Amino acid sequence: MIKMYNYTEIEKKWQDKWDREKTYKTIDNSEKEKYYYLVEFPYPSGAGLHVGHVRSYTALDAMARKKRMMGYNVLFPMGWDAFGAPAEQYAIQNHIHPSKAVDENIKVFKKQIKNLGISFDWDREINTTDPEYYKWTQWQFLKFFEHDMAYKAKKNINWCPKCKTGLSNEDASGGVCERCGTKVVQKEKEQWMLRMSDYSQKLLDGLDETEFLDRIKIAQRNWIGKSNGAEIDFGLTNNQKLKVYTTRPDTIYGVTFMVIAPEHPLITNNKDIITNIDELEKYKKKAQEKTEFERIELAKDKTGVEIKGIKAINPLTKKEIPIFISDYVMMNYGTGAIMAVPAHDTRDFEFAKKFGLEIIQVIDNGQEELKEAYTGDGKMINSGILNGIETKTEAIEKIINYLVENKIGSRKVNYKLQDWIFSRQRFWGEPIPIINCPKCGYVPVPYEELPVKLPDVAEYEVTDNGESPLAKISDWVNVKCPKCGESAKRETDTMPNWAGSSWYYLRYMDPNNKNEFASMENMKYYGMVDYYNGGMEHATRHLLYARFWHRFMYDIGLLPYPEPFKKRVAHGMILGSNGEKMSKSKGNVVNPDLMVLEYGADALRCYEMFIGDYEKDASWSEQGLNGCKRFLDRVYRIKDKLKDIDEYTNSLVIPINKTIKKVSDDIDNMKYNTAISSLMILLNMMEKNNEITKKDYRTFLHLLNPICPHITEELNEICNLGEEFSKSTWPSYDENKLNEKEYTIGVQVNGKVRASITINDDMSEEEIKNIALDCDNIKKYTDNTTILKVIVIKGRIVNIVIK
RNA sequence: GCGAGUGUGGCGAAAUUGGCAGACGCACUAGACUUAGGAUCUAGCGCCUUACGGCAUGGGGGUUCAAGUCCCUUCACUCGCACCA
Repeated sequence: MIKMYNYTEIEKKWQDKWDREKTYKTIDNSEKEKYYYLVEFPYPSGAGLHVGHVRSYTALDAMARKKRMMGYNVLFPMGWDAFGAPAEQYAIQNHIHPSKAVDENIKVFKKQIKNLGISFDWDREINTTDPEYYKWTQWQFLKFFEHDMAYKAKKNINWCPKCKTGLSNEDASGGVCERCGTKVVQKEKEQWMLRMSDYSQKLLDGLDETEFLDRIKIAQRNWIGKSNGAEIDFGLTNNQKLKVYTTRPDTIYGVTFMVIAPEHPLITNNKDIITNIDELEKYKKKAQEKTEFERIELAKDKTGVEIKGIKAINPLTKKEIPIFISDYVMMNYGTGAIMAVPAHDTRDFEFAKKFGLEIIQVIDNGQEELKEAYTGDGKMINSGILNGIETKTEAIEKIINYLVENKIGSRKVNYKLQDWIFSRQRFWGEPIPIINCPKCGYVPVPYEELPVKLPDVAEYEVTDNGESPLAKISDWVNVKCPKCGESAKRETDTMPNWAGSSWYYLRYMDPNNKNEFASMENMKYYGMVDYYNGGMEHATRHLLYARFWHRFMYDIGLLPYPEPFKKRVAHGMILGSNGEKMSKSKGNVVNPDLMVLEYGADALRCYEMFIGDYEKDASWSEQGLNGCKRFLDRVYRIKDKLKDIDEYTNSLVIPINKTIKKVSDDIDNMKYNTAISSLMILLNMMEKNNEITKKDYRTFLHLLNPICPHITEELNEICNLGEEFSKSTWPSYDENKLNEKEYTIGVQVNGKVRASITINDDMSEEEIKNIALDCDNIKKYTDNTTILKVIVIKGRIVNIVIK
């Protein structure tokens, strides 16, 4: 019978030991240098852990384990981001408090993660729905409020008719509700907002202080969407002004009409002189009802209505031009109004064609008539003071100076980033700690009264008028105003899901602090998160919110450094074996518990690290997992060849040194697949020998330990090889023992490999050349030809060029 | 449309950054051991060819003694953003 190792018993034994001895507990403010690994904390869903979680947790676990062995004080914590719609949905259906479902799910998740042997410091576990935690989320909200960074505004907001709640732009991207996929409509509502747009430039600049992956930085920059341009005042025939924003003030002589957003106040302000107000109102109403899908469809076909009774005046040409409303101009960007330059803007061109408007070319592209908008560079024509200028930047500079001098306009930077809609009309979120007093207005709940706890109620359904379920709980809602003592009402909106996750990495530094969200001392010691791993889906939203939150708190002196995360990496998804995203409906979900049961945690960890490029998606393959299991079986079996010698086997000195270097570098660079492959190669070599030494084996196991911690600790113990890996120092390699003295290289003739030769490290290029030319295989090709050149690259290749 | 990325055997992938393409693993084939294991061992395994050899990194071109890697061009797919003025 072939021996296989009893992974179930072994893994349990070590996990219990680590738990009992708190092997991975991080000591605050230790003498050692700190290193902070953070992996996004999960939403503890009822579905349990996903094999995708296993991938990222294992990856960071391997790095953390290695880093500890390298002498760092590693902070590697875990917690639960447990506010959210699913728990609430579950509560609505089953009439139990969401916290109950959350507690159950957390238990399952925690057990599952422990079964994987991830070296989290469980003494730092946090839960965003714990009042002791959200007390501080509320506390921080009050700081925003105190500094006028939180305000309530009547806003046209994204509204999900199914969830009956307001959504931030980020949550409603694509025009559908992030949670349920329902089409989002616009609704005017009073909402709490955070002034995130004030931080646009800081959030942009801060990226330079980070080492995020380029694609993540780019995603953030796009989202912030900075553009340089100018604001220009156009005169109106009623002597008022219309302010527009443009990035191309140089094309101002080509303006032949104006377009404003359907909601632009110009219309309501001039009701009496506009003659077609009904038509305009009708268009506005229709535009608001449009779904995102229709808007994209109709983008090809511009619509709009001309405003009758009022015209604009081009401040440079003094020409009167028509004003239109159209939904391709949006109220929430720039000034809600544009100057249309059909000759040089694609959208304006389409609009002009549709409505038969004049097109004046002001940038020469060598063509008589334009078939489409010309957006390239060229010499200015038909442009008064700009005529003859060759470059865009020069023209823009000149015109802006002119506008400023004549007080018609100004330089202006715009950002796409909007303020953060911070209200949700849901039960299962942090209550916004504000009291609405008829006399005093919005009054913050006094700090000492925090947390404002969620009440126990029976009904979690949103009310039909779109109020949070909290609004129905009168003894919770009705309070005395902390300021004047009169009757007042609590705010019933709750915070969005992103609130608790905007600062959780700080709480890990000091999770049990009763007096502060985290002490300054601890925050100074732990500093920035060194390595932050999470999904690409959070590259804009969560990351931007957390950075904003952090920078604000830094600005008001609550934090010791301005950026929260140094490095941000993103894992690829684990797809089903059919290459599609795992989902219940497709029946391709893999349950990690079953895999642990059948193959063991170490095999599962090993496989998920071996599966391919960490940042790329990968399809699940149980056969691949079995391959890793076989590898571990061989690792276990080879102990029978062990001899009590405390030196490396001679023939293995160089391979082992090389492997130490390879595995060390690869783990640091998240190249686990090649780390494992080099260990497999080393194992194959050890298997070919009749015996292996204790030192061979110990080093091999040590290198495998970060990825497969249980089996390696077990073998180390039963073979009596040395102290526990978790307490020992990471192996080092000898720089002089990385390369064989003798090795073979290829010999090419005209770039084609024709022979290989064994050469010695000490040989000169001349010697190598002679050996190469002396090969029988090579002579075959070189005889009766002229040798033009022989290229010798030491340690690589010889190439003989013949004619 | 704009931005980012990917393309290498039957499959997942390697390739010290311009130097022997396909390491390692999966699957497969043959054999050994055994008789029922989802086991283990040994050998083979890019394509064409009996062979010598030729052809191969999405396609086409280029630079170079030498290209998966650099340049130009083209195709395909994936992911972001999307009427942002």
